[in-house]
Amino acid sequence: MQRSILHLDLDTFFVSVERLKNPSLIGKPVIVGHKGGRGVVSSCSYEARKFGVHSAMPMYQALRLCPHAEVVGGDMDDYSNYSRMVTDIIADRAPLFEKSSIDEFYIDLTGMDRFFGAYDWALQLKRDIMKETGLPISFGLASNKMVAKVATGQGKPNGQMQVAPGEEAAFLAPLPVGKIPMIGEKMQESLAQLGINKVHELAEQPLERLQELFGNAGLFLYRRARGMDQSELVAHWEAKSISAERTFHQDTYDEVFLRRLLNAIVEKIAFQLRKDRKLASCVTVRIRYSDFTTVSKQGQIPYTSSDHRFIEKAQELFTELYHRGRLVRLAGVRLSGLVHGGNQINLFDDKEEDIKLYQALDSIRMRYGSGKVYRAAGMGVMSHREEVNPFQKRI
DNA sequence: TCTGGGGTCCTAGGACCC
DNA sequence: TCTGGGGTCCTAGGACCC
Repeated sequence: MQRSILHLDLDTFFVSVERLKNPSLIGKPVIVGHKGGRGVVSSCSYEARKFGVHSAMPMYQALRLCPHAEVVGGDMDDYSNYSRMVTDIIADRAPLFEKSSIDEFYIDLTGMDRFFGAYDWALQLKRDIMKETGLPISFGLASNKMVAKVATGQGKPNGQMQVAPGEEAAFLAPLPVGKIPMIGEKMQESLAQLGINKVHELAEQPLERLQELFGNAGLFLYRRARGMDQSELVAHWEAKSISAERTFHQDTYDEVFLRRLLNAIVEKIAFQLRKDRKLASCVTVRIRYSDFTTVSKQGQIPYTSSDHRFIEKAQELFTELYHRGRLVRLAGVRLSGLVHGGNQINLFDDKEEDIKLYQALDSIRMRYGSGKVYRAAGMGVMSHREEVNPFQKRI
């Protein structure tokens, strides 16, 4: 069966929202991200891209390229709200869609052509989204998700592109291999070593050679270069892990600070876990040293959502992981092995007073924000910026 | 003045079992 | 007397995405 897949992507989404809030930013080079220190660019306008700025670029570098750019800190709550507005419009019209990120959607329009015309339908949806939210959006229409997504990219900004069935390989052929989703920097480098830079050069490689060179990824490359992708839409997504991490403004040797920070991070993500009514059975602690080498250690515990069980494990893992005297630039924690647990705090040994304590603390967090309540072990670390010495600023 | 944060998925090696 | 061969699960690291 010939499928018809629509991909939509909000153009420079964060920048577009900032321009709705502050129209004086329209027409100017705009960068969303934190100025100074170790921040990177989260989103940038086309006016800034002209100077070579792109997302994930270190901020100092972006500002060297484009010193007159307007820098905005950004507000994820605003972005989530606008994302939801767009999602609601799509959900209203499409029976089957996938929200694949905060600013991207896939809609399955298979079977629509005969009655309506998928392209016209998509064009109308784009107009409606722009009219109702003020946000520019681009789309691609093709026989599968991958080609539709690449088509969206080629249609940007504020445009659209349709790839007719049978034309997939020809459409991709002249493009750089990096345009294909999941061919990132490393794979591009490996392919460039072989003299493969364009998709048609990749498509000329025999399957056997690609498999010899790249193992399982060889078949993936072979199929992608031909515009083949059978993947289905995923309408509902279930989180498999919850994590948080912090990069410090300055690297630190301070083990006491690091341990307190880990506790505060655990409290933050365990609260999220309980809000989702889930339990976790695996804790991972991550450290990045000043030379950027990154190490992690994970360990299993009985299913729980209680701070002190996670904290105990995280501290134990940190002890095994941390090399004294090495400068640390980042520390983080991840909870995984998630299952639904209702109101339980532990799967096996719930105590009435534990449940009551957590419910009381969590209700304060819900009302006043998650940064307001910390047990003594993490206090003063998350509520102030990382560069603040917790011993000077302790309440 | 080097390189964010929150995710997913894959791989290679070792443990363990039959 | 010189150690097979799966299968599965866990772990650590890394590529990739937005």
